[in-house]
This record gives sequence, C-alpha cells and structure tokens, in this order.
Amino acid sequence: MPAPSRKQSLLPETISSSPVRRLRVLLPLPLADAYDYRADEDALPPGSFVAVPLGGRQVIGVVWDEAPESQLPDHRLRPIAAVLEAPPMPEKLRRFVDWVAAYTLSPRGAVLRMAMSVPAALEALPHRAGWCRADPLPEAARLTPARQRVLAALPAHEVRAPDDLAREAGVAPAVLRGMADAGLLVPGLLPPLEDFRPPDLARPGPVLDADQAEAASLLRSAVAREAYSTTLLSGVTGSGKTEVYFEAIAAALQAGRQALVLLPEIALSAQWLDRFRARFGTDPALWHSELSPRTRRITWRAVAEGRAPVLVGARSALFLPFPDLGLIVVDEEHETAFKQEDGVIYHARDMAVVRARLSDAACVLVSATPSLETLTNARAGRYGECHLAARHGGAVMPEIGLIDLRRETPPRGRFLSPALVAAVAETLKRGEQAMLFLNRRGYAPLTLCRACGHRLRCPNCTAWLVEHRAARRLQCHHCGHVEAPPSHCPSCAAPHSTVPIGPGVERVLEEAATLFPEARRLVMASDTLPGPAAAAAAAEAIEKREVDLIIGTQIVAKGWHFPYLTLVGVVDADLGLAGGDLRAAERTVQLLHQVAGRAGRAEHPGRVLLQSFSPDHPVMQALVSGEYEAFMAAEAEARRPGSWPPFGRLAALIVSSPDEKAADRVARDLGRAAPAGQGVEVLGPAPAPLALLRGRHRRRLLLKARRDIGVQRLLGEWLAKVDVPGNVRVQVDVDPVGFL
DNA sequence: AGCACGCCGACT
DNA sequence: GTCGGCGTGCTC
Repeated sequence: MPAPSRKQSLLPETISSSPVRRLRVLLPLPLADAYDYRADEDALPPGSFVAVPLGGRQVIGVVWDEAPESQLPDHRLRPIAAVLEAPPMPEKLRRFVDWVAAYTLSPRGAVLRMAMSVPAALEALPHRAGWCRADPLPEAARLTPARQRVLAALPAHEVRAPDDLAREAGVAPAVLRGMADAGLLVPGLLPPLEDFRPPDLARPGPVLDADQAEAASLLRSAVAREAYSTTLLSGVTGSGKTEVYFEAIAAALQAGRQALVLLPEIALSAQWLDRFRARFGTDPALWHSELSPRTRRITWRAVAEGRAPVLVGARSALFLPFPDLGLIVVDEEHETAFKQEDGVIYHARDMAVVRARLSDAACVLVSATPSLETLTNARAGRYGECHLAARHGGAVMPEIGLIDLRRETPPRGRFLSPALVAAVAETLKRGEQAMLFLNRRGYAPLTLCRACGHRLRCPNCTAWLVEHRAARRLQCHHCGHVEAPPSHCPSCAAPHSTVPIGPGVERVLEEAATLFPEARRLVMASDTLPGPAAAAAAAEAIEKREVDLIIGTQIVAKGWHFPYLTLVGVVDADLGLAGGDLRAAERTVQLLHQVAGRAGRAEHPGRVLLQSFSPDHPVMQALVSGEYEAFMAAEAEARRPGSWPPFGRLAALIVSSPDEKAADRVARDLGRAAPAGQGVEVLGPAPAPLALLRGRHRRRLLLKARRDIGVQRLLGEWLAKVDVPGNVRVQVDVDPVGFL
C-alpha cells in the first residue's frame, strides 16, 4: 500500500472528542518551534523520545517542557504514534539545547538534531545470546582439558559472550558448541550492551610535584562542590597539566558523576589514551566522527544510561545525554578547531562553560597558551586560575632563536636557510631528531604560467589551486575540486610552462631529501596520515627513533610527546600573520609556541629556530623571550580602544548565494536595515575574503556591540526586517573567530 | 530535513 | 498530450 497522502490520513484521526490532551514535541529538523501533538498516553514525562507523524512520514522527536501553544484546533492535531524505550533526554540537556539555539540564533530543532545524532540508539536493542554453566553439570559428560578451562573461566550463574569466553579459555569456538551438545553449557541472555569498565580510582597515579599537587587539589575541591565553576589550568608544555586534570576526573567519579574531556582532534590522541590508561587502568569512552555506527550506538546508549563514567571526545560530545555531568575539561582550549563553522555555528569551549553552568558542574579550561578571552575572564575573576610554572621532571624550556631571512637567504628555489640547514645537520649528526614545521599542505600553494603569468585557480572558490605532486594533481583546499596538472597553460596554451611558487611540506621534503639523503624522513600532514591509526603509527615510529627528520603541518603541534626531538625549525614563521584577521597575531604566537614545545624534554634540551622576514615583529619577539603573558597583555591593550573582543561583542552575517546579484541585493538591504545606536556599530557589507566558496558568492556584515548589549535581540530584529529569497542564505555567526 | 506541489522541456 | 526536471513551501 502506498503511503497515505496527508488528506487521507487526516480522516481517521479527526474522529476524536474534545478536549484532547496536547503535548509539545520538538523535532530534530531546522524548525524554531515545537509542534503540538495529541497525547493519548498518561503522564508522558518531558524528555521522552516519541515517534510522531509529520506530513507523510514519521519522525522521532522529544517531548519538550513548555506549554502547548499551537493555534490549530483539536481536530487538526495528530496523535503521538509511539513512545520509544530510550531513557528520556535529561532536563539539563534540554535546557542546553534551548540555550544554544537562543545564543546562536539557530532553530531549536537544528540544535536538537545535534543531541539526537544517533537515531539508531533510540531503538530497543536486541539481547545477545551467551553461554551459562549448566547446573548441575551432567555427570556423563567428558571433561577434556579444554572443557575444564572453559568451566574455570565461567563462574556459576554468569552469562558470557561466546567470543569472550572462547578467548579467555584459550579454546576454539567449536569447543563451546560441543559442550553445549554435551549439556555442559546452556544458552543464556546477555544484556544488550556491555558497560564501559569503570576507571580504577585506587590505582596510584604518577607522583605529582608540589605545583601539580596544589593545582590538583584546587580542581578537586571545585569538582567536589557540585556547583558551577570555571577554572583556567595553564602551564608550559610538559608541565604535567594532563595528570593534574586527571585528578579532577577522579573527583567527579568519586562524587558519582560523569566527566567529559573535549579535545580538538580526538583522532590524534593515541598518546593521550596511553596516559589515561596509565592513570586509570582502563579506556574511557570515545566520541568522534570516525566511530563506527555500532560503536556510536553503544556509546550513546551507555552515556544515556549513565554507564560511561568518562568520555573523551570532539566538540560534538557536548550534546551527549549525560544524566549527571560533574566535570567538563576543555584541553587545548585556545584551539580554533573548537569552533564549529557550519550548520549551527558555535564555539565548543564557550558552550562547554554554559553546559557546565546548566549542569552544576565544574569546567576546566586547559592550555599552555590560553586564548585572550579566557585570560581576560580569569583576570576579571570570572574564572578561577591555577598555573604550573615549570616543566615537570626537571626538563628545561627550549631555547628559541630567529633566523633573519633578509640576511640568511636560502639559495634560489630553496626554502631552508644555510643557518637552519647547518643546525639540522648538526642535530642529525648527534643522532637526535629534528623537525621542520610548515603549516601548508601539498607541494606549492600557487602555480603560474611562466609565459603569460596566468595563475591556476579554483573554479568554485576565490583560491589558488594547490599542487600535490605526489598525488599528481591540483587541489582546492576549500572545496573538493581536483584537477590534473595541465600540460599546456589554460590561458596562453604555452606547453609545459607552469612553475610552482612557494613551498608546501612536500616541497620541503624534496629539499630535505637532497640536503640530508641519509636521514629517515617522515611527513606528517592531514592528507598523509589518513585517520587515527596512521597518526598513531607515525607517532610510534618517531618515539622508537625509526625517523630522523619530521616534516609537518600543524598536526605536529598538538600534544605529541617526542622524547628525542631536540630541534624544531619553523620554515615560515610569518605565514599566519598575513591578512586582516583580528586574531592573526594571537594565533601565530599560540601555534608557534605549541610547535616549539615539541622540542626537548627530559634529559635532552631543545632548540627552536624561526625563519622570518620580520624578526622585529612583536610576535617573533614574544616567542624568543617566552613572555607569552606579556604579549597577550599587549594584545589586550591593542583591542580595548576599538572595543574589539573580548572587550566588545561581534556577530557576523554571511550572505551567500549562487546568484551574485541576489547576494549583493540582500547584503545591501541588510546594510540599510542595520541597527544603530549607542554602543552599536555595523561594518559592511563587503565581499568576504573568500568571496566565492563552493560556487556561492559571499558577502559579510559585521556587528560590533558593547559587552552589555544583548546581541541576539538586535540580530533577530535586524534579520526580520529584510526579506531573503530562497536562493540566498544568511548565516549568523555570533562571536566569529575566523574572518573568512 | 523530507516530501509534497508546481510549472516548463523531451518523449510516446 | 504525459513524464519528469528540481525550484518553493509546509509539516502540529
């Protein structure tokens, strides 16, 4: 039978007598409002997952705790179709969904969708078959050594999964089958999902030094209060911050609550997991984009049922249904990867603070190079603070030096200066490891025709095509566009006339291969290390000294521990400073500081060399002196007069459309309707730096407002004044961090 | 997000 | 004359 049309399906539902009970159901669709449904069940608590009819299909939604308000008459209401078995969505998560939607000006349903990312976890899960010891054991059955091992591994009245039992007893699965036939084993049912093994709190952790112990006790007591607080935990690379916040996790577990750790790139955290295992003797639950559907379902359900005491994840883990979250740790809190840039645009670090507040939980923001926002909040007393001043275990900070590229010029077509080449050679000669850092993937960021000067650009974006020589192709780093390197210039048809301009890591690798032919070289970039397994293998090879020279993009900056790495050369320290980005200087200092932190640990002192054309720039001077806080204080004073964040608020409107005229028209209308008044300023419209992205023409407007002004209301009223045709999209980015 | 309805080009 | 393209618009 075909699906009934709307009109037909209304018929049987209209035969109901008024008044009917109404229930509010929020659906995981980009809708601002919840819908009213007819409830025939008694006492369906808020948070319940329900299946409801919508148009010609059925969708799963959540009973929302607000008064029904639909203008629809009773007879137009459709009934709730089914109540799902999953535990209701916790009240604290529902409030968080409401809060995030209001703050980011997103439809509530769009935010709910992030909290319902695993629809399969809401279905009832089948019980799994297992084996149980027969009681009594049949006397006649033969007890071979293999069979005895199975019985030894299987306590009376316990059910075990066949795979686990066979592995533990060291027998083939066929043995179990035979034992069942002989009546020694009887079938039993296992619960649908296994628990995550709880961390062992009694396990002796690493010995903390005095600084660490003091910080740990401060965090422990913050967690023990079971009330909202946010604390900044800062300290140089290698000062043992991770071990300190592990104590906060232990405190949350002791209080019977859950702990969540957010990492910017969970895929690269194999070494983090080793440390967790060392402290707690078990693995935490994981949450990131590469989980299999099955693991995703198991983990979501375990979180919902309170069976996952500790979860480590990427930013989307903030929307998991923890019943009683006691602690949120945001490690590397300065990382821009915490900013979600599409769909619902939010900053996971800021939302973590909110989630903690709504959960009566402690939040700990961790970084060697805290963001200016966080430092300012700490200085103002809104956040607590603890700082680890020294590297743990007696290691010293690396010595940082500058190479002035205006004097120390690399040979033509090369990118490593003589001074850096000499330092690498010396390091390799001593049998130590060296790293060359360049935050640019591929071979060359720009290709041009030497005959006519034509530059190869992406057809869909305002961007050059990046040559990836190993893969023999040109690639756009903003959309998926790929093309073969042309044999003739597409503009003047000159044959074989293209030349690569500027370096990427592949080109540095090529240079290193000619300079250091005997060194064992490894490139670490997101495209050469596809997935967590490859990244973990690379890290292991480095730790085992199977590599002499590492050439990497920013993925090398993130929390790795390479004990034999003593030299880091930054190929282009000026790279991040170009462009009109408000945070360019801050981000460059953070990135290069983190990269520098890879050099030298334990007994091997490290050295860092920065190649720069502007060695006098405050960013370079801050890196050399190591005075991060002083630099950030100066940065703050530079932002204060213009009321730039964190002293004022920003919101960006991004107007985009495949039709350039339409985008321009809407941007102009928005500009005319811009709010005005004390402490409010609108900049733009202007073409976005990426004026064309994935085939869409983009214009930007920027709202700057005093800190005490409610930006959301302003934005809401502003957007309501302008009518936006269907082919134009207006995205709102509250607290933008990038300016693309 | 789906899935309808709607109004213009190439097929029987 | 119908099948079907995917452009707008609604779903309690």
